Amino acid sequence: MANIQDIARLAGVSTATVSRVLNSKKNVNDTTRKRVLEIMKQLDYVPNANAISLKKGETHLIGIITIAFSPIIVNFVRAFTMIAEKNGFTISLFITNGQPERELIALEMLKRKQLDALVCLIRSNEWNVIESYTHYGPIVTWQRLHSEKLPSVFMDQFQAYWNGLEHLYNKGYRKILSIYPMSVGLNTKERFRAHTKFFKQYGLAETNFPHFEDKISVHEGEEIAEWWMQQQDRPDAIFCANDEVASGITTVLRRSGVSVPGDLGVMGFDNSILAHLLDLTTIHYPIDQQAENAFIILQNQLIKSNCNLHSLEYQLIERSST
Amino acid sequence: MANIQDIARLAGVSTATVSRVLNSKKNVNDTTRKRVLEIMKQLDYVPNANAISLKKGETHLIGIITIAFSPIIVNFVRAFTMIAEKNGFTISLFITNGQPERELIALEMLKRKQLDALVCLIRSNEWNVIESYTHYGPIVTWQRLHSEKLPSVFMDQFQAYWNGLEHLYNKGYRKILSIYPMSVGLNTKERFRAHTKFFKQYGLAETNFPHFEDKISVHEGEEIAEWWMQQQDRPDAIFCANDEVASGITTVLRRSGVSVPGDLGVMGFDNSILAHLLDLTTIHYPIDQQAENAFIILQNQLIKSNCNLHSLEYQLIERSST
DNA sequence: TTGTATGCGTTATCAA
DNA sequence: TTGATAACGCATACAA
Repeated sequence: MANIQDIARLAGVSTATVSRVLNSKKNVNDTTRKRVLEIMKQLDYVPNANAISLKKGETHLIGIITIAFSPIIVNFVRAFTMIAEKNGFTISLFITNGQPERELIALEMLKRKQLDALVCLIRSNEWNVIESYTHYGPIVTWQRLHSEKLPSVFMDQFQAYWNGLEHLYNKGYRKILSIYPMSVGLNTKERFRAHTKFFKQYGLAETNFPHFEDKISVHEGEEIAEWWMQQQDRPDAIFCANDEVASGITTVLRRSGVSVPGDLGVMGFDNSILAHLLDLTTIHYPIDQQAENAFIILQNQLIKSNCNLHSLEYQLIERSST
Repeated sequence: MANIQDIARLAGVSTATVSRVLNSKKNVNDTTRKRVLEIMKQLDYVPNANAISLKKGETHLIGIITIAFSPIIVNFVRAFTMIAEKNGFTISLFITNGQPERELIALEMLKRKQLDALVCLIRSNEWNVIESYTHYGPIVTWQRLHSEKLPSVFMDQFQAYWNGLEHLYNKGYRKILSIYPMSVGLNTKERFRAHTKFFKQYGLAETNFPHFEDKISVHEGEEIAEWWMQQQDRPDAIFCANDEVASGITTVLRRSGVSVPGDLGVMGFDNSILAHLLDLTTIHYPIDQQAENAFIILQNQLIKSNCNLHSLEYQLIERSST
């Protein structure tokens, strides 16, 4: 495989000149440039990316860390990949499955300069661990966090959740059950806070239902539907952790002849393709723009630019499940 | 940022020794090793991955090319990422959106040695273009292809499609409409061949329905449902390109009071989460094992090993849509 | 067990 | 407009 020296030798110039041609600098004679390019073509010359990375200290590679692949995550990854590619970056994917050591692989790659930056969608290590790696390169998160070092494209879910509850209330539901996502997440905390405050403010009776947490899959939704059918004292509405759970609940119940929204109101979160398919009321948020913001933040740090971020807003999508 | 020379100087040894410690070679004195490690810790030494890649000519990075993110692709990516990580590789994702130039980014990275290998799930360039890059590193494909240079984990869909048609036939359906995926793909060719041969062999009357091709999304399924409802002379069963299309059709029809499978039999393909949710009859194939095979093939070429592949089999999953 | 020296393929500084 | 040469950070063949 030919390198820059081979080219230089055959073209009768120095490696410096070849390098100039390679990087399309203007200070090189036109005929020289042509000769060099000619030789390059003859030898099927290919620049070695690793040598360039070593020299320049950048790889144009950004890592994305996630715990798993839900539809909403897929959307984020898609949007982020698009804008990253448009700006000359490629992305590398790390699915941690919740194992801290897998996340450390990504963090270490940042440290070792194999990655220019990192997006942490759903973390597996403690925040302070992740934060300590910002020393080696910019990291942006999707989860909520107040940190100088770790910027976030998080959207506070309190108000959105409150609006969802209000919607259910206005539809006449009074025995509302909330299903929460990951217990470690701050989203869960905010939703719980909204739920509690809402119940107090609207004078709703406290329910005796179990506390559902860490429920995020279709399958878990299906189990909750089974649970619901076995109860005497049932919720009349369920505000789900996400659309997957809502989908699981809705399909099992409808299949059993239970009317959604008649017997039970079901509300999702995320506005994924599942909510569209099953016609579920849900909460939409601009994931594409969050992804773009994530990239812009990293880009700003990487090249010390200062582009503006998109502003973000929730939106309640009313469909037939409530 | 400290490098190997700083360590060497402070530890009073040569860079060679430091390198030996770094790579845990045994031929180094225990006390020397300890001293070196101590210094490393003091300076928070981090090996530079790019230097290593340059020196060794490998990055332990494998690219995955896809045109988009369907559930089945997500499954492949997930499975592949898992086994790759287990073997010390990380993966980099390229979503081409069907644009050949985006695919070329990945191929060029292979050429430039930033990628050790490539998995091409759904191509955007002509096969001969992709094939020409096998010169620079191993590439494995998911789509069907007979090539010495481009191994494939493809499963011939003729028999599977035939079985699906037989299932519909046995259920009493006679006016079967086939919806095909990408027109450029060989899967479409094989399915079409199965469909044609099946109709002839079972003496089924040729239908006058339009030819549906390139239909792969939920939304396109929804449109087909609208089309179906407007027809006088209708198919009594639809064999869909994938579960997304089947989902779109089924939900729109059921919402309009059409009975699936009573008025129309619907059959999916892929056995994705959507088929599970909507209880669709579909064709299952072992995507996880295909992913593992893809990795094993690459690994075999990369380190000249010779691991055996999983054997692969289709399976018809009967559910309530037929 | 350790050290010396060289190469991996570029970029960039400086001088010419 | 060009060239010589020193980095970039590490691995390794060879000598000691």
